[in-house]
Amino acid sequence: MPEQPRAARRGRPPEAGLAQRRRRQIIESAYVVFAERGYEGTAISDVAAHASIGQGTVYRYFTSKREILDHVVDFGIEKLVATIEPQKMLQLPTSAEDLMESLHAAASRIYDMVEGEPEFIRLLFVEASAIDKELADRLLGLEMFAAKFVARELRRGIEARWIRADVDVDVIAHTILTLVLPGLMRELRGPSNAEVRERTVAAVLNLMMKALRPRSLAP
Amino acid sequence: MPEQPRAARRGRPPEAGLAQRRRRQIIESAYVVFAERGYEGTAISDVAAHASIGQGTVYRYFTSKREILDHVVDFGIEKLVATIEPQKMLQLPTSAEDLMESLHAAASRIYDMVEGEPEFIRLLFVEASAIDKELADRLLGLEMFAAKFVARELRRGIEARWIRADVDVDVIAHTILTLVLPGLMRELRGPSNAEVRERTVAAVLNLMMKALRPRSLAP
Amino acid sequence: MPEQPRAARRGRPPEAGLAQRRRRQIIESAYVVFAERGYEGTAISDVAAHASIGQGTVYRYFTSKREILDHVVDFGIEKLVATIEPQKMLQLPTSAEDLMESLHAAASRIYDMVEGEPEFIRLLFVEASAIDKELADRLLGLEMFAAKFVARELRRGIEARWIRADVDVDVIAHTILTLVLPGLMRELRGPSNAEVRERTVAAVLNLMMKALRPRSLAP
Amino acid sequence: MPEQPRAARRGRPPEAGLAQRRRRQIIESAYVVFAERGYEGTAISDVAAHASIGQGTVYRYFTSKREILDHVVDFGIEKLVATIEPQKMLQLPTSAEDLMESLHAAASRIYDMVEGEPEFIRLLFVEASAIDKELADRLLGLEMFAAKFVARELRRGIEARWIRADVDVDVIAHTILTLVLPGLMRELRGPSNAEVRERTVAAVLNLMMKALRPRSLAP
DNA sequence: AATGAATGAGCTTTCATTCAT
DNA sequence: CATGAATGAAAGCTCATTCAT
Repeated sequence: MPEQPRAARRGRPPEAGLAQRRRRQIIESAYVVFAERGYEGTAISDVAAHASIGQGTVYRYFTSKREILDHVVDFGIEKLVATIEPQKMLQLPTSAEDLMESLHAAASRIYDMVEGEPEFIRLLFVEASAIDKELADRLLGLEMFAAKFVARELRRGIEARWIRADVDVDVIAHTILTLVLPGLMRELRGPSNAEVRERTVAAVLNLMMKALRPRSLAP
Repeated sequence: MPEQPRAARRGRPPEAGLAQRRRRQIIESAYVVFAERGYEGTAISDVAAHASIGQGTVYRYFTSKREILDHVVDFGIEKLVATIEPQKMLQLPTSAEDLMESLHAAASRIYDMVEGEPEFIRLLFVEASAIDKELADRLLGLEMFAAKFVARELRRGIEARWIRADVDVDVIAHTILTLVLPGLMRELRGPSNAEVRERTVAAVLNLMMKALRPRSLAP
Repeated sequence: MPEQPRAARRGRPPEAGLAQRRRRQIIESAYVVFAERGYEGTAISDVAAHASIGQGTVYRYFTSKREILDHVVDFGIEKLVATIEPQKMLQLPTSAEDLMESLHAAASRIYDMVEGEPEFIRLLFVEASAIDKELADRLLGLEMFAAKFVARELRRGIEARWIRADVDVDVIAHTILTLVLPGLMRELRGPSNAEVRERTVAAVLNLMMKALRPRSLAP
Repeated sequence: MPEQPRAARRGRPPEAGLAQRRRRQIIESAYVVFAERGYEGTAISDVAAHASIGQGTVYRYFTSKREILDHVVDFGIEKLVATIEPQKMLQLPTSAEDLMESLHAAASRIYDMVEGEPEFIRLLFVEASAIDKELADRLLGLEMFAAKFVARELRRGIEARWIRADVDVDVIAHTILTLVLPGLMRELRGPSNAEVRERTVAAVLNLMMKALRPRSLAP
């Protein structure tokens, strides 16, 4: 059935998807300038200028500056999740080495991203959290989700005997996720150093291996 | 002590330390209201009101709102350092157990403080960091200083053979310091739970022990 | 006089009255939303939405929001005049009773309308007048026109001796027209009360009768 | 007792009454510019400029533009009441002539004021009423209060037999108060005319006399 | 002819900072 | 020294109007 406009469709046809594109355009611009100058330090006019549109236009697509931040955070989370490529982790690890390798790969990808966009973490974890608790909670929620995932792997590892039985999986899952943080922080400070970075990841994962593997499996 | 009238002010200058006291008073008030409402959400008049002084007076002791934040951060760092009571750590540990005990005690003190002033971490690490990089760097500097301290202990431990020789002390020192973070984050979310908290600290330190102790010493 | 189409437009000219109909449609929508939310409180987009047309279309038929108000006022005046049904008054009264009866009937019709559309008076006399003097003057002009009409009747009444000779007809004509006002005002305040309303009209007209009729005719 | 400041009163003494003066100053400026350009047509900066103060200062004394309007209305009502000099009416009338004389005097004073400040009525009754019902109600309340006052006089007149017994005092009280309106309206249109004005008041009051006096007292 | 996307002027309101007293 | 009154720059947001399609 060809597009049969009902009742003499008059006037300029509303370009489908335009709203989606404009929203995206604004969110991306906001992402950039928020990261650069911070949320409070950014005026809507800055966002509009960066997107090369009028300030008024911004308000055609978002009802408030705050709403834009919400979407910027979602955008950031999407980006973060995409970076980690969780689907790559779906091949269940069958040994501590496997698990560590997965984590190593994920950590590397995160480092790569942060290297490319050093303001990313700042915007997402610092800036957004400073605005209000709801946003901070959203990020914590993300961490909790990931921790549950890791905890499940750990439990499987215990059952399969490639992880010590006395490990408090819930606590350690959170801990593992936090282990990249000190490296990330250092990354944020300035030009990163590939060697230091590799050493950091290696040392931390090595430590985890030592701690998690049952003695019987130790070399 | 009679109140020395102005005009023909002879003798001892009135209260050399008054300026210091005023500054302190303002910083403490700012600390409270910044923690409560955030830096951007706080007006200078709020600070002045909390300190029971006029707004103008604030500007006799600080040149800008921003400068006050600097001092609030310093104040917070002092508090944090005092909480950790580093002098208690000066008795050098002579075993992994010793070191872990020290860290356990420090972690407990930090948890206690956060429990008492949950907005503390938020102000120091989130709010302040969001304002500008220089403040974030100051906090990172604190961490680096502490990490150096821990690294030295680790190195001593290796020499004394109660820590494995293949530990990358610089990296692990940072890592150790970060290990309390996930617990702290959870703490910030709501009413803390003594049992969960103890379990977290125990699990993490246990993990460290396992990882750091040479095999020969393991039970 | 045929309408000469520019650019060889042959065949039936497309809807000569369409413009008229569109204008009418817009004015009626504007009348409704202006009455509901006030002139300043109404956006052109509200008018367009109520008329189920695009905002741009509004500007094909009117050059400005202000111009629409002009027409809304005219529309309101028309409605008011139609309500009063002046043609019914063309049967010249031949006694004070006649005149009063006419006025009574007119007053009743006005009350009925206000009861049905309580925002009517507000829009016409309050809202519009607040915008600019020219609009207020237009309403005053209406009143003056009506007053002239009433004055003529009064003069006829004096000649025919059913009205006192010493009545200042010009002044009293205006006065008569204003006499319904206090009732109308009360009507605007809330749910009207048929009994109060009837009493009001009766009292006022009774008073007029007493005042206008020559003593010789008084019972 | 000389001013004994408690506890070393320091700093510039807060000038007593300044707030009152500033508020008054702002209200009077607002009264002028609101009357001139209307409430919606006036920006706070206009009010501030007219009062020769900064915009920010306005907000030290009022929390919103709307609050200013409230006070302007109160100011207008005060002015109106002061104009009518109700205390002059406290000598109870003892005849219809007395009452009419009182009303005549009051009407004259109102006309005088309107002549001096033609925008007065517009601001108070048109502009303010257009903003919201609460303000309109405040004005209606004023009228109701005055009407009660007049009604009481009328009732006394009936008892004293200088007013007909069959007068519906409540209705007529409202009516009397409205009788000046048409004159006022005309007054608003342009340069007033003393002769027309006198004639208007005379005619209306004469009519009232005729209508209210019992036949037995008529000449 | 009709549309709705785009725009920027202009609004109210906040607040860091200055300064007369 | 201390004060709080004064200020104006700057922010978020609205909407009458324009114009490409």
